[in-house]
Amino acid sequence: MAKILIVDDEPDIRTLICRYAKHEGYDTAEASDGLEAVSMCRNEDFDVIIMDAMMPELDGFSACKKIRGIKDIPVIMLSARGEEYDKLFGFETGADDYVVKPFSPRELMARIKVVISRHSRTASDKIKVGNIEIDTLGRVVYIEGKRTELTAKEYDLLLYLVRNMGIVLTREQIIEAVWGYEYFSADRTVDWQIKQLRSHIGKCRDNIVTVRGVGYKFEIRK
Amino acid sequence: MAKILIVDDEPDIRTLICRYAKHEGYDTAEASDGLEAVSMCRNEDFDVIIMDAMMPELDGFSACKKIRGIKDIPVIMLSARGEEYDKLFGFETGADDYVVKPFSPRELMARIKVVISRHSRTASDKIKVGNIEIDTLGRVVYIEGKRTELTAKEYDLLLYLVRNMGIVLTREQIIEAVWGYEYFSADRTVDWQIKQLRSHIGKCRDNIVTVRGVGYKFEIRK
DNA sequence: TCGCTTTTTATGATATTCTAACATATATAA
DNA sequence: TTATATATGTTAGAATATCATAAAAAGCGA
Repeated sequence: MAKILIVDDEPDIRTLICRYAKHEGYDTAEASDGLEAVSMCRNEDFDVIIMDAMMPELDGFSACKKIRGIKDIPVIMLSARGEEYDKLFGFETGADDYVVKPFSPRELMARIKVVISRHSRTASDKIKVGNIEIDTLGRVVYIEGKRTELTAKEYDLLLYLVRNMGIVLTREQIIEAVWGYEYFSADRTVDWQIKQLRSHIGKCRDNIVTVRGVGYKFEIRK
Repeated sequence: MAKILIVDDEPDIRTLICRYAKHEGYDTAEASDGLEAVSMCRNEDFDVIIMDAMMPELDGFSACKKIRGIKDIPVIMLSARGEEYDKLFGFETGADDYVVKPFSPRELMARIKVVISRHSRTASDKIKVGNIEIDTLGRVVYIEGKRTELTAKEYDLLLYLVRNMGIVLTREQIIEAVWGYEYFSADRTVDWQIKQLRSHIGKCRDNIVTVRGVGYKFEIRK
């Protein structure tokens, strides 16, 4: 079932929305300001975010932008009547819809439904880690925003590493997952592909870490 | 430029919207009730319809339904606050969006922009991508505006690729979708049809991308 | 049957992957 | 620290897989 993140500094509003959302069968999570929302998005996937425009710490617009940079989650803005419309629903901010306060919960619920269904139709599977972006449907890789051509094996290898980010993978595991056959121990094949892959992903080559005596892993260092 | 039909029984409102819409560069047409709107839609194409919910002769909801039966034109409903939300933006009526009266003209203009762009991406019987236009009802293809004759298989193949734009399709998937039977692996059939199709779509041949080791995909590069 | 589309088969061109040899880096123990 | 063993990186050419095209064979409707 779809999961909704509700971001508002007023606990009453959060509770109200939460109750309705749960009644509609959604999972809910709450955040009381933009910063918290952003950090939650890093760790968790939501199907839609309900975000108040005016909040302490980090306002809704800035939070929306930041989240857009991390993941492709649709955002519905809540705002007081009178806000500049362009800003609210503007294309720069990237909000998908907005609802004016005071709102009717039923209206909000209907908007949620629409936004989720719209998004699920158009979203292509994209993975974004660090400066790497992978469109798994189109098999296209962007390094620092620039489209990068990879061969089939390079792509498969990168995807496997990225999907197991932070986990050390032995050559055996890699061969089995990417090549689909058994590993002969004196084989330089994986090493060679790793080198090849590194040479094609520019600066991101450092994200592929050699773990001596074990294998390789994909890692984003902060 | 996009053409908008404004349907409201109050001339003042029509004039107001008209003025703003023209200022934004849209062509406008007016109707004072639902019946008139429906008959206008029979004779003319609009990119979006702004429709008041409450009107004499034929109310906005019914008019919306009728028009949906004739053509696929998106509708933005105007309504007094307090209307049942479900009815307004409900999935039965088929309205694409709604705006509550009294509305800010700027808000309405922004909604128009969004609805038009959304619709142009999803419109049904005519598909337009890059320099290719496919009329799925007449099975006619236009390349750079010029009618192009394709054989049945070529057409089916093109349509399948275009409908899955940006997605890499394996030969297996293509065979199953376009030919409708199981895939024999040593077959160059798909390759051959791709070549054939490419040879008939002129410049657009580049939009059909070979993904070595995987399959083919249709792609518009920017 | 004729003329067309579609499928199959064959072939050459090209891109990718593998192999093996060697170079370099890192760890360990003397 | 230095020598040694071991692991990893690099390179270039061979082997292989994949693709585009052509040509032949088969289907199919008029």
